[in-house]
Amino acid sequence: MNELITYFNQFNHLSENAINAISEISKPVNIKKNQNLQSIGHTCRTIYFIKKGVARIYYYKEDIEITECFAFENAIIARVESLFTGKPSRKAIQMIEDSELIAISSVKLFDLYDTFPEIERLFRKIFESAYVDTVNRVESIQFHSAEERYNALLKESPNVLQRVPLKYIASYLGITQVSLSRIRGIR
Amino acid sequence: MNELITYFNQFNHLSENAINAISEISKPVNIKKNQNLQSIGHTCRTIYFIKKGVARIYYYKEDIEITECFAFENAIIARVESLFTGKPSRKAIQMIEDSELIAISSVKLFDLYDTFPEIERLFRKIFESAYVDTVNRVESIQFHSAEERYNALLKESPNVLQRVPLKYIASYLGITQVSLSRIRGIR
DNA sequence: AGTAAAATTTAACATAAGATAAATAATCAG
DNA sequence: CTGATTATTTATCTTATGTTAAATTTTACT
Repeated sequence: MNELITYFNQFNHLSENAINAISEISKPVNIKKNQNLQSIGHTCRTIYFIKKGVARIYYYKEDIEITECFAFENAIIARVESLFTGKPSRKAIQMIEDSELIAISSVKLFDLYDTFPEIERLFRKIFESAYVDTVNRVESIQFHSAEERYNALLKESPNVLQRVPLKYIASYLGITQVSLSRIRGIR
Repeated sequence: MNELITYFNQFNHLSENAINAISEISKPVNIKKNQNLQSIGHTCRTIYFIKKGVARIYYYKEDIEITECFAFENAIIARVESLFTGKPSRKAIQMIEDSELIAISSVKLFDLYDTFPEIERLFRKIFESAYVDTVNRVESIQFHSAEERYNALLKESPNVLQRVPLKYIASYLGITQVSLSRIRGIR
């Protein structure tokens, strides 16, 4: 749990009681490379913290697979459009490497919000931050060329190339594998 | 304040005390057509509720003006990437019609969170919902053609064409005015 | 190690959208 | 109401990215 507590402290400091309460609704999960952590069609009821490994959220548009985002160590991952609406998700979460995660039951977590306003505050801040990232992503996708986006991704996550197949990166950037290969070929 | 309370109740019911506390930090604002409500370079410290009118958030990419989003009646608008980070915003908010708004001081609002967990919860839910909208917007921009996005916008906000100049709609869709005109010309 | 499968690149051609400029239509100020 | 300004459309040409297919490289499995 240490990594998780360090992660939490970036957003909001928790009392020992609050930490214990979260510990009780969390459990370790290990997943092999390429396995799905959560599958399409199920409602998201778990928030994951990545201790080790790389995750991606993906979905299908007319049988073409599209990667929505990646997440690396010391980050949280969840399909928020399902988590916050209670509707089944059209998306899946897959681990790209052998991974170690901490699974936090979102149902139990949301119950804790009543007893621990500090926990509600913590997750409010975590998701506010994720919201800001998503607003910035809109800007990035909408108004930068594919090449600019590729370079921005490399700058932001320099090791993404070593850890993530290019086919996933291509759809994350909103282009085809062929286009990405062409962009990479230029230099 | 009635419209605002109705809006709040969609997310979280508030006690009378909480409503009064929010009333005290809110004030009406009237803005003429085409005036900026908030300008580029300032840190966002106000959350607006639109009673009447249409707003857009816009910014510049290399002296080309880009519309990030629109907001209509009975919605909240704020430059969240500044609101949640405390950094100056590169974006402005402009009212596209003569408008009536309620301005809520975000600094005072965030102070209220300590006294009224129900207010913190309310805004947590409001911004979670906005976050989900933004996640869906990423999907819309990234994996639908300009024409699909135009049709989706019309379906979602059928009166947008009557109220918003096409040049704003074009950059919102991530295309040029010329392209939009071409798409519209097809039918 | 050797083979099959998967990932990536390359090539050739097609298409959607960008850029620029000019024409037309709509709006606004006096 | 009229001229000036702004918004929108149309036209032409250019370019980035898509599509399909094949070639090559890498990875995974026995």
